[in-house]
Amino acid sequence: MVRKAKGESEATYCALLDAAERTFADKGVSHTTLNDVACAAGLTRGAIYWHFKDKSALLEAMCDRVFLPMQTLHNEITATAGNDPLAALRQMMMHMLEQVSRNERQRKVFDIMFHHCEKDDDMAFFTNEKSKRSECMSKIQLLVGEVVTQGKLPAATDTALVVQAINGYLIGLLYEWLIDTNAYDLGKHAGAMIDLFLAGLVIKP
Amino acid sequence: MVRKAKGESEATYCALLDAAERTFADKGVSHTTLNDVACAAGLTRGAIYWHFKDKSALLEAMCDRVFLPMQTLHNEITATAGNDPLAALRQMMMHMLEQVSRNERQRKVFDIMFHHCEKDDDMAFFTNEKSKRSECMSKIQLLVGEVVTQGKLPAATDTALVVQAINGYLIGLLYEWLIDTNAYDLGKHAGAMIDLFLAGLVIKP
DNA sequence: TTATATACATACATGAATGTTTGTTATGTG
DNA sequence: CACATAACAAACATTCATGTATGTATATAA
Repeated sequence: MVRKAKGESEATYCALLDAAERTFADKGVSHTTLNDVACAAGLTRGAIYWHFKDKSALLEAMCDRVFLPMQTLHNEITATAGNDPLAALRQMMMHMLEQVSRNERQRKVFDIMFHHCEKDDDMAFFTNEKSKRSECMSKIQLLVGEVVTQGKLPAATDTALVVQAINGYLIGLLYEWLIDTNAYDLGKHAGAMIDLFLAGLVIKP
Repeated sequence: MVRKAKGESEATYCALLDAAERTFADKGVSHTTLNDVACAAGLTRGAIYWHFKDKSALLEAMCDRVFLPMQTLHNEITATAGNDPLAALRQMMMHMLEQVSRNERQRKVFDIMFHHCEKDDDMAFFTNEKSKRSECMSKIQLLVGEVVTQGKLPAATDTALVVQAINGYLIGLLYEWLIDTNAYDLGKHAGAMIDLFLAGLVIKP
């Protein structure tokens, strides 16, 4: 029962990625055997080695499936920011929190990246992700700069630091929420968490 | 040349922890052999198995060496908050950022926890850490509650959410900064990053 | 001074994951 | 209707980390 029909192989490719998500999230990347993944997909290691070079390539493909679409959508938002950069900024932040909290696939992959993998040399594609990320952050910095221009932020604002703050806040919220998704309803309070940050925590005198 | 004098064994114990910090931070926890750690300390695996049950116990001891003192110091700060809970809150946040950015040991261990280990079943002590952390967060929530009482935060403030925000912000800043410690000078801008958050990002109308 | 436990080093056995090779089968193609 | 190849499965050999067992020297207690 091998040599499936035309589209069949693509289906098993996806099945392997699905199985990888489940197994990696459950046992951690380095503690999961390729046999574990294959069994979770109802296949054998032969199938994995046919579609992927090794475990690292499997992980990369699994990440690409959720990060690349997310990347393009972020680009669309920044491109269509128009005359309200602050709204675009808020929209981006909302999108991050809501996607991860509502979409199971995104949640699992983020959970794997945060808590169930190690960013080491054999994971070479992390360097690639790093450059993508810094590219994204410089786009956000442009947005923040426009907000300053509009006078909604002090003229002396260090936009680079603000970007680090925004990024850190989002990453930290997701990182912590994924440790215990029952701690609070992130999907419900995403807007509140963002406004808490954007509007400022302490009442100004 | 075995059976060192009285204090000698304690010295090798520390040397093993030091070696573990370096090796784990460099190669990742699961990709480092106990032999790697032993060699980095100029010893053999026999020394490790004498002092620790296994790799997990070694990691736990390594974490305890930096987390337990940090824990007690946080307790002291909250205990002596007095009549200015907001200042105590700020002090705690500053302490987190400054310690990790300036102290090499703290930085390495945080880096290991964030980027070079997997929180899985064999790391049983993470569950322990989790309870410690939630205990710490409820103390912070009390602080925030006092700030609300003083009228420095809106009476309708959801203190639980604010605590999640504070915690997420700190964790995210450290998580991201440790990816590239050259991105900006965290030790220098720690105060600015915290005030950015506490005082609010956007100018109120 | 001798005995014993300490603080390791060394040697060994085991299991397990990996990469590769070979085998199998159905599916399009000519 | 061969037949070459895609899409896997199954078997194999190798490496490698772990845990344990044993060896050993020395400090300390008696």
